[in-house]
Amino acid sequence: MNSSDKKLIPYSKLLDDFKLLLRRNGLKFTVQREMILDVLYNSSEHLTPEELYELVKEQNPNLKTGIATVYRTLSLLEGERIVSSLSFGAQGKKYELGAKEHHDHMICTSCASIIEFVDEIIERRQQEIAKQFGFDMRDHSMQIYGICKNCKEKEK
Amino acid sequence: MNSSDKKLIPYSKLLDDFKLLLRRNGLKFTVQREMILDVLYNSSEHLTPEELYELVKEQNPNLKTGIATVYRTLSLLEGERIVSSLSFGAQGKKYELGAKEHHDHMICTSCASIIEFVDEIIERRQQEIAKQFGFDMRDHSMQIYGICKNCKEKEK
DNA sequence: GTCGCTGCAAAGTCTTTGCAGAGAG
DNA sequence: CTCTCTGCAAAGACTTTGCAGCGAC
Repeated sequence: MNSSDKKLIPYSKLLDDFKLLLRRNGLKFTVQREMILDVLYNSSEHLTPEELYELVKEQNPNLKTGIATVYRTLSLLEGERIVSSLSFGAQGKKYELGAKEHHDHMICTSCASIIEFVDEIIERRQQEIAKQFGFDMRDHSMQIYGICKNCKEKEK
Repeated sequence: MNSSDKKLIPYSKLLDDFKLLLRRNGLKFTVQREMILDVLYNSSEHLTPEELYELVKEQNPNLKTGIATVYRTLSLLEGERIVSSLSFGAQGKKYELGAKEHHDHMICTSCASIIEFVDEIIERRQQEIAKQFGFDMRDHSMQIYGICKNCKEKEK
């Protein structure tokens, strides 16, 4: 599993942050919410709500879980910037924990696979452009859309 | 309308290419297909299928047009690389002609103003990165979020 | 004339919502 | 106890598909 090489914070810290956030907003800490956070933390992939739902059920077969709760929790987490979402090709979104190192995305519009990358030249250039416009850059996102190697080969 | 300053090829050329392509594939050139291409050509925006459908109806109220045809035509055009699609936030896709100049966005989170820009260094670098991964880049989008010059000055 | 195209409506997907009971605080 | 959450099923939003008639070639 190569999921651990992207972790910036330990799970316990993430969990504490989440609990604090819930308390501050008069929301409740439930098993379902913990499971969803857990699965997100332990996955190196970008997950669709459906995939996340399956993983949660798999990891805890005793707990009844509805997909509606997954959607509701993702919505909550995204609003709090704990996860971020990407839209890809056909339909739907994929989610990932925001607590990872910054990276950009290359998205295959054919198979919806996602390649993460960071490029220093681009990162630096963005800063320069922002500066040029007197713009105070706080964040950015970049997606490259196209056809990945695998799909290109399949097409032939 | 500032849509015209982005055109890379004249409409007549685009239309001829489209007709040729149809003929080559044993497909037919219909009024609906022409209308859709026309609206796409004359819009500087990324359009949702729904928006495109509305514009087509508006521009040609006499012609009966179904949204299914819009979807089918977009699918065809995308398959032939004449239009490209982008998935945005919420849901659904937006389409635009591939024959336009590309630009990125700098978005002020304070006043929501948008600055468009193109940077050759970044554009080139993206191509290189895609190539590195054996990825066939079709499109990309980049957003820089932050505080624009005006808002920064106001804050003081 | 043939065979692809179109509009319509029905059927699919994916996501959200209403509700009554369960459970966290 | 109170008030939020949850699962379920129903409702929505967005796309695709089947079909019979229409129209490009």
